[in-house]
Amino acid sequence: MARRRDLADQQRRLSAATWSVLAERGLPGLTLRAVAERAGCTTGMVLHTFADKQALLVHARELLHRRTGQRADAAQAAADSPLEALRAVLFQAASPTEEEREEARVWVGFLAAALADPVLADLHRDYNRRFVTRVRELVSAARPELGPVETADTSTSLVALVEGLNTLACVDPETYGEQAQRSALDAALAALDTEP
Amino acid sequence: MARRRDLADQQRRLSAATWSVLAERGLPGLTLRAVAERAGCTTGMVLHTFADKQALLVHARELLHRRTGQRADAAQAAADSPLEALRAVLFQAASPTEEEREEARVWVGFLAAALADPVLADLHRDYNRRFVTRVRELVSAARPELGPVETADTSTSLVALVEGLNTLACVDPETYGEQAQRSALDAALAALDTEP
DNA sequence: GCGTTACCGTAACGTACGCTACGGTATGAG
DNA sequence: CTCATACCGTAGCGTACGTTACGGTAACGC
Repeated sequence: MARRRDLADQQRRLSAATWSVLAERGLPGLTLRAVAERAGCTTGMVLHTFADKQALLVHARELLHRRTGQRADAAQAAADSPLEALRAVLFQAASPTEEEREEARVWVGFLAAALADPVLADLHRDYNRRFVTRVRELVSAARPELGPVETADTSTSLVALVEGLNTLACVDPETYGEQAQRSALDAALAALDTEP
Repeated sequence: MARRRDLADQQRRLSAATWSVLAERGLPGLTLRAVAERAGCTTGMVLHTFADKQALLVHARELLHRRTGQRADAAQAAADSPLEALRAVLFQAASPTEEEREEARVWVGFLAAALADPVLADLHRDYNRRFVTRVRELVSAARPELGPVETADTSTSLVALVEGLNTLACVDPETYGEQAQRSALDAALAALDTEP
């Protein structure tokens, strides 16, 4: 035998580098050379860790999904009531701070890549539906008196609102800053009380 | 003198080709050769009409803006009441049908390109703010009793919802079909009545 | 009808990409 | 200590990109 490597750690570091490059230079700037430079290695090492560029992309996409999922879990667990849990999950999914706005830019990059790549498109759709399901359960817990159709409609609406806030915060963080995002979400959640 | 060309027509045709390629092959597939092939000419002609690729992109971006603006004008003019005008403008800005979903994919492509291109980012932000202004005026006309802050907040929220519906319809038109979009917008507009 | 000239297609340039083949190197086993 | 081998850096392959230079071609003034 000879020297052994920590494959999982390499994958994590390379995915993080992918993410970083994607946030900084956008989708056109995402090259294997740029990722390697950011990770402090060479393209040879990158392609020994991942079979090809798409495998790297897919892994980075899954990393992003796990990251957002864990943050959502934490926000959900820290809340006192179902309604507050819903509010917390939605708010952290939007992009209030610069750190999350970076994530949002990465998200947009993957979204654009998914338009031309069926594999990434499947992942994106899958993750989105999982988020809708999570929100639906939170809505159901917060407002159990709602019927199933109303619950589903409310959930897709809330997810769409969060998605839009993310997207808009990417290009116009001045108009769509933390304050604007909070009041948008608060208004949507307030409507949950008065609507029926 | 020698043969004269219709510069404006060429620009229009090339922009349409740009748009078409962008919708079909996504941002990575948007090459000068692909645009030229779609437009039925050569790259030489493309670069005689536009100085470089970015000029072509900028012109196509402006074309898209004019297109959506005109459609919004038409929807607004055809409505009977201010509230219906607001509803019509928002609904057509979302992506109910396949034709508009193609536009939404182009939109996402430009959005991703804007993350790496300051010129396109400026355009995108500018156009977005113009749309927010349009919606704000419609909200003000539909609900004149609202204060300026509430009007502004409502407008940014509605725009974010539309933007989110567009984005999500790109990758998951099954979940975010015409029906889901309509009920999401109707719910948001119904909240306009009951909220204050 | 003829020359001039604006126009556009052709071809190729340099560059950067994804990817691969190979050789050097460090590290664990004996 | 030594050898074998898993690992990764180096170099370069083929390809496709944006861009440019130039020559052929078609149309307008006279």
